[in-house]
Amino acid sequence: MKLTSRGRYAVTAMLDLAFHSKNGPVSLSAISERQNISLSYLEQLFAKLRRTKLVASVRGPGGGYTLNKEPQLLSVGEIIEAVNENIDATKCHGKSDCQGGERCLTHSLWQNLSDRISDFLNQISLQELMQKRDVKEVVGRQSCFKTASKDGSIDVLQMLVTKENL
Amino acid sequence: MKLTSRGRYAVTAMLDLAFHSKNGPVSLSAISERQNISLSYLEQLFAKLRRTKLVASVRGPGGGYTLNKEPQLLSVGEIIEAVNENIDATKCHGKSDCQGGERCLTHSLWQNLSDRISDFLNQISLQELMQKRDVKEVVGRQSCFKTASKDGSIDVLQMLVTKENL
DNA sequence: TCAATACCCGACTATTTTAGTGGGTTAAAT
DNA sequence: ATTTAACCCACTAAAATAGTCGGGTATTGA
Repeated sequence: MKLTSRGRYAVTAMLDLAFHSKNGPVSLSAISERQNISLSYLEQLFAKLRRTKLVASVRGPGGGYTLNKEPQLLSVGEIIEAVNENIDATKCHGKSDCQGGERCLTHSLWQNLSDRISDFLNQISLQELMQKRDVKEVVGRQSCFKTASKDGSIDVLQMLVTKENL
Repeated sequence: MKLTSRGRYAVTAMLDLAFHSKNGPVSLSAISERQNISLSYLEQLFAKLRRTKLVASVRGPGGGYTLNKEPQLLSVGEIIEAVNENIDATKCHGKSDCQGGERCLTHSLWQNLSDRISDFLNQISLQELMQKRDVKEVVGRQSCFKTASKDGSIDVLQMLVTKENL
C-alpha cells in the first residue's frame, strides 16, 4: 500500500464526486475547478478509476462521471489502490529470491504491517468520511478564506507535498 | 503521512537493529549485508533517525547504532515520519490559502483520514511487530530460499517498488 | 445537421523524490 | 599507528509524480 499525493488527489476527487452527484453526472472540469487539480491529470486518474469500475462515465454534453458504488461500499483503500497501478510481480509472498531466513523474516514482518495498513484503509468508506461533519467546525477554525499566498501548498499532516497549487 | 519504500527501508532496518542489539551496537554495514540495503543509503536514513533521537550512535571500532527507546515505546509511525522529513509549512491546518468552503471541506475530510492513518501507525510498536511469530509459519510457507531470479524485487502487498534488489 | 460538450487516449515534459556513489573527516579501540 | 566505523558532504541516475498537448470519439441540444 503506497500512500502519496496521487492517492490524495484521487480520494479528494472522489469525495467531490460523491458530494455533487445528486443531480446527474459530474464533469471533470467541474472537479478540476473546485478542487484545483489539473484536468488532464484528473483524466488519467479517472481512466484508472473507470477501469477498476469505481466510477462510471457518461459522454457528451451534460455528461461526466458518477460513482459506481454506494459511498458506504466504496473504501478509501480501493480508491488509492486503483490509481496506484501496482503490477506486483515477482514479490516475496508466493515465492522469490530472498536468501536465508534472516532477511525473509524482516520481509515477513513488514508485510504483516503492510497488510494491516491495507485492512485499515479498506475498512474506511467514502460515506464514513463524508459524514465527518465535525469537519464544519474545523472549517470554522481555519482561516481558510482568501489568504491568497500564491504557491501556498495545502497539505495533510505530514504528507509531504511541495509546491502544490491546491 | 507518506508511505513509500523509503519508510519500509527504515522500518526494516530498525527491525534488524532491534533483533541484533542484544550484544552491543549494530553497525550499518551489518544491517546493509543482512537486509541488502546500500550502506550509504542507510547512512542517510540513520542520520535522520539519530536527529529525531530514535537511535543512538557509538563511533569507532565495535561501534554502531542502538535503539534509543524500548521497542514497545517505538512506533512504526514515528520511524516513517522521521525519515520522511516533512517540513510542512504553509499548510491548510492552522491557516492557509484555500478559498471558499467547498475546497476547504474536502481538504478537511482528507486531513481527517490522514490523521486516522497517523494514529493507526503510531499505535503499532516495533515490539508488537517483532512478536508476530506467526511469521515463522509464513517463512515456512514461502519458498524463500535460493530462488535466485536476479533482479527479483521483493515487495509488500501493493506497495509498488520496481527493481529493488531486496 | 452541427457545434458544443466532455470523455478518451497516448505521447511527451518538467520537477521531485528515491536510491545509490564517492570521497573525505572524525572518533575510538586494538 | 592503524583500523574500524560513524559522520558528512556533494553529486548522480533512475524513477515516479504532476502536468501538458493534441488529437480523437461519442452524445446531445439548438
